[in-house]
Amino acid sequence: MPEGHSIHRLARQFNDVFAGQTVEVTSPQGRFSAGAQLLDGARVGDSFAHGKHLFVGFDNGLYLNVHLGIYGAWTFGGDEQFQGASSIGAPRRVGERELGADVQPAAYTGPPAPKATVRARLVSEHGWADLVGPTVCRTLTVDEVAQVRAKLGPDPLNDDADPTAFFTAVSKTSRPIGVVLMDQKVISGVGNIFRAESLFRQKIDPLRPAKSLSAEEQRGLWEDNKHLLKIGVRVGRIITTEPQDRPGIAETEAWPEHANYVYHRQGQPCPRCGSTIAVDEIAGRKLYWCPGCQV
DNA sequence: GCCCTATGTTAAA
DNA sequence: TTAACCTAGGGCT
Repeated sequence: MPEGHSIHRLARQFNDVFAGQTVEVTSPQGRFSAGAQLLDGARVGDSFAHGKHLFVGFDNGLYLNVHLGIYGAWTFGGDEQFQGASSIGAPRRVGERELGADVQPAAYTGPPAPKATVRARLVSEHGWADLVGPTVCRTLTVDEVAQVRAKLGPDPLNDDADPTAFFTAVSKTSRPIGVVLMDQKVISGVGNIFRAESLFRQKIDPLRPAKSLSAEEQRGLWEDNKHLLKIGVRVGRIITTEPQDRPGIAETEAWPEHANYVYHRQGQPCPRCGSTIAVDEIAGRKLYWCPGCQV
């Protein structure tokens, strides 16, 4: 469920709390035991995200590569260094924030007993991280990391991303732009919410063939997804409404009914034109849009 | 308890 | 296009 912004926040969290630290790596659930053994006792290096893939470097040359899929989530705990994010990943409650406001216990005395579903656990001197429910959890060599990244489209959150690759891919296909935006080989990090919201904000019908988009529309989608993803990184939630569309409500305080224009708002009136927000299932995912604004 | 849902991806048919 | 995979919360009975 997390879209790209969550993974970039995770990379930052790993850099903040684990970089330079020697870690014990285990797999309480058992399904990552072999990989955990390869990383156990190594020192954590640089971590980064490419789209929805997280890469955590270790000083033995290996990387931990995690993709959360729909259900995956990381939970953190530890001493004062670990204050900040308590949980990043699949939201389990409406209005949940990635940034934990919870105050950690004053004295850190070690990690709690792991739940049986914990695929991977990292423990340093200062704290711990538990991973549950990932689609991907594996170790990769440097070359393998490059191979994985080569198959991914540019990530608007990465400074070295080349939007030209996105524009070219969009120009070449007659698949609906609403489907193409979800294709991680075309653009990385955009998920179901950013797709729906960016298409609404740019007033583009999701079913239009991608190749029918003008250069201006292509550019608009790239820039708006970058803009929205950056807000997501900053506040730890997906907020896509402009301030004037949620009067008096700060982006960090916006509840779901004020946070998005069309996502999960089917049957409600469009805040811009009053048309009824529509939903349909396309390529196995729910697609939300405003039939009045998006043409 | 049981059913539904979810910010995702891959493989098989 | 469908199924499979992975997990937990909420609403219901």
